[in-house]
Amino acid sequence: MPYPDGHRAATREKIVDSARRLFNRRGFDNVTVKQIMAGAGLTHGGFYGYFKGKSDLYTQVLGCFFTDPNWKPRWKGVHIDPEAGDVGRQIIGAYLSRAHLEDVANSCPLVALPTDVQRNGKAVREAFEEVFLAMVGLIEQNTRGRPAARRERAQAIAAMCIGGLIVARTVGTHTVADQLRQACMDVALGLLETR
Amino acid sequence: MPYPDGHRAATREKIVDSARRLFNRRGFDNVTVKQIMAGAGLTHGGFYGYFKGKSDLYTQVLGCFFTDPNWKPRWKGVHIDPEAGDVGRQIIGAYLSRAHLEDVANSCPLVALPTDVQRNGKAVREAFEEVFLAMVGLIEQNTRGRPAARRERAQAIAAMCIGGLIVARTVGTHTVADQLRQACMDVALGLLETR
DNA sequence: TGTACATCAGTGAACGCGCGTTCACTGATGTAC
DNA sequence: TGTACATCAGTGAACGCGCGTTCACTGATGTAC
Repeated sequence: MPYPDGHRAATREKIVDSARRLFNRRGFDNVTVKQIMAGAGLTHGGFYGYFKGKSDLYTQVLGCFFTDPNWKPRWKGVHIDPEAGDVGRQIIGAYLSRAHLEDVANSCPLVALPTDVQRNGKAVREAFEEVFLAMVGLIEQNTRGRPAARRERAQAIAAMCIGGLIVARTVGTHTVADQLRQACMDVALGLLETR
Repeated sequence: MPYPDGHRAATREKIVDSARRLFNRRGFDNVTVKQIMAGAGLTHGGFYGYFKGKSDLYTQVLGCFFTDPNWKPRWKGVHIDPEAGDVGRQIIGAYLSRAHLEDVANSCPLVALPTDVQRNGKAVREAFEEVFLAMVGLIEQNTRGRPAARRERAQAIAAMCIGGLIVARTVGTHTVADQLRQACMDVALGLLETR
C-alpha cells in the first residue's frame, strides 16, 4: 500500500476546492481541466484518476454552504455563530456584506453559480435546491408569526439576499452596488421583525 | 444602391434577436456564431459584415426591457399597461409569473444573464445597470412613504423579484419553484403597500 | 419594356487554436527481507 | 539498518473536435440606358 492513508482523499479535496474557487469566479465553461489541476498543484492528466469527467465536479462544488452544520464563511471580518439565537440576522448581514460581494472565489454558490447550474442536469439542480432550502430553514428560525407566514417570509428574504448580491456584483457602478446591498439589508432585517 | 433601404438594419435586428433568444437560454459562451446566424436564417460568414466579433453582441442583447418606454412582455397571458396607475404591482405579477419562469428565450436579461454579464467588460455591465435602474424607477412610482424609504423599498423589491425568479428557475423541483414565486409575490406586494 | 451592369449582402471552405480526454510512462512511496 | 521490489499517484505528448474568424467568391438586387 504505497502512499499514506488519506492521501487520495486529501488530493481529491484539493481538486474540488480548486474547482470551486475557479468556477465561482468564471463559471463552469470558462474554466479548463488544466487550470483546475494547476490550482491543486497537479497536471491535467491525473484528473481522470479521480473523476469521470469535468462535469462530475459540478455537483461536488455546491456543498458546504448552509448544508454543513459546521460551516462558517471564509471572508474577512465576517463571522456566523450558529449557537447564538439570531442566525437569520447574522446570515443577512454576512450575505450582503462587502466582503462577500468582493470575495467571489469563496462565494456562496447560490449567488455565483445559479445560471451555470440552470443550464445543467437534474443532479446539479437538486444539489442547488438542497443548499437553498437549508438557507431558508436557517432564516426561518428567526422569523415571527404563524408557521406558513414564517416560511413565506424566510423564502422571500433568501431570494432578496441572493438577488441583491447577484445584481450588486453585476452592476457597473460601486455606489449603485453599495446602495442596493444596504437597501436589501434594511428591508430584509425589517421583514425578520414582521409578525 | 442595391437592396432596398432598411434591409441592412432589418437583418441586423434579426441577428440581435436570434442572439438574445439563444443567449437567454444558454448563456454567452455556449452559443456559437453559427447558431446565432442560423437563427436569423443566415450562414456564419456574414456575421462579420455586421459586427466586429461575437462579444459585440453582449451589450446589444440587454436593451428593450424597462429602458424602452413602449416595451411590453412577450410571454403568454401577461400584460403590462404603463398608463394604469399600478405599474409596480403589474411588474411584480408579470415578473414572477409562471409564464416568465418558463419562457426563458424571451426572459428579462436581469434574470437570464447576470453571471454572464458579470464575467465581461465594463460596457456590458453598465448596460445591465441601466436596465436594473429603469426597473427600480418604475417600481418606485408605486411605493409609499418618504422618498428615501420609497427608493430603498423599490430596490429591495426588484432584488427580490430577480433573485426569486433566478432561484425558481434553477431549483430541481417544481413545487419548490412555485412556492418560492408565490412567497416573493406576496411579500413584494406587501412591501409595495408599506409606508 | 427589356437588358447589361455595378454593387454589395450573403456564402462556405479553410485557418489556427485551445479544449476535454486518453494512455503509455515515470518515479515516489511503504513493505518485505 | 540497508536494499530490492511492487504499487499506483501523477506526468505530459498526442488525439479528435468544434470554436471564432478570415477571405475569395457568388448571386440577388436596383439603376441606367
